[in-house]
Amino acid sequence: MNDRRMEILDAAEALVRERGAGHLTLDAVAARVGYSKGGLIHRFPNKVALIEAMIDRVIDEVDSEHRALRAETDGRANADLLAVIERERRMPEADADLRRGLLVAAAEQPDLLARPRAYIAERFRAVREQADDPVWATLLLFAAEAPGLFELMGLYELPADERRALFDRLAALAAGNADDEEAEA
Amino acid sequence: MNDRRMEILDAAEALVRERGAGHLTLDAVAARVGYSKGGLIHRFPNKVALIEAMIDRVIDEVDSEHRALRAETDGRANADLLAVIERERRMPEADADLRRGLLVAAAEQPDLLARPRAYIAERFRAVREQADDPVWATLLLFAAEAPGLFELMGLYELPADERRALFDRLAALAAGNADDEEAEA
DNA sequence: TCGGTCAAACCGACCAGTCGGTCGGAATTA
DNA sequence: TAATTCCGACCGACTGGTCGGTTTGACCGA
Repeated sequence: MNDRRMEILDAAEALVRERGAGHLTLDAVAARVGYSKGGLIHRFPNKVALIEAMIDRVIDEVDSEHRALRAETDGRANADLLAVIERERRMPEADADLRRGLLVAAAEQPDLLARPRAYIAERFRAVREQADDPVWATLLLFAAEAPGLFELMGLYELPADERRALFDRLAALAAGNADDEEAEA
Repeated sequence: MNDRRMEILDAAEALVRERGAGHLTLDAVAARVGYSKGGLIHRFPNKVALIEAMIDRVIDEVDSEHRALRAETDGRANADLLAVIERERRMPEADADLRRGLLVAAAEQPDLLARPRAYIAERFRAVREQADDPVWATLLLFAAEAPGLFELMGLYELPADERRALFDRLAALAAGNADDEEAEA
């Protein structure tokens, strides 16, 4: 039952990863998972439902990663920001392929972005709420998110060493002293 | 001659803006510009050529905006970074719609992203090269780019006042003191 | 001024392929 | 035996691209 659905989602993810969102067709998914199209439709009534399920699964995974990291930073100042930075630092490129595909697929059906949008808004809200200096926290948050976004769109990839240096700096800034970095300003 | 091509590009842009990249079909463009499909193909041999031309035009426009701002910051430290920040601060949302559409269209044909990718890489390289502290400059650069990227993907929109506050801070940090903000670290 | 010529510009019916979704029925399971 | 699961041929809509033909207008010789 749910196993079957998971198999289908696995196949769909693999397709998006390997061939891009444009090749995510019901026939291709069915062929890959060893189903017929009819069988596929039996589990997901239509393509939108399939994409929704894929997005839900990705978000659930991201969320659980975040919670795990968040548990480690609990109690410290800017706990959420630190967790976000750490998660972005570790994000494997393979995931970027998948997420890009999903976003491309979702871009045609903007309502599919509702869940990711809500998730991101909530995350950002929490970061700002925790911060002594919300503007500074937002700045660090955005700086931490940007590399992943650029990779997501296939527009830019920071060299590995500079990437590391950037996240080291971000982590230090977010950890040590949340609101006096630009005291000279 | 070129006027006609521009008319066609205008129509294609309007379509992407209003209805999304998924509705960018040759028939739709032809109908909008008052051409037949044959006449359209006479100007752009195929759809990829059309999208390429659209991307080229957008990049040219972005580049000229950047050059104009860059002229104002010339001579100052981190001149390119300051210009980027200022351009991002002013970017109208209308442009985001178009660029998102183009990116979605291009995502299916990754080679179409070659020009934007090269342009971005060059811009970032310049910013880092100018900086006394490249990591810090990269951090500010990414923080400045992220809001536009989130809008581009339709994933998040910073409230106007916080957006303003963020860019004010960014401009101040990039201008005043390029490498001692985190002296305490 | 006028008729003719030719290339560029443009037309639109048509083709071939793709894709989401349907449906009647077969197989499997409880 | 009844319900669930699955099959796969088929349909209809859409789209990128083709192609034979028509229109337009600049140029030319008489």
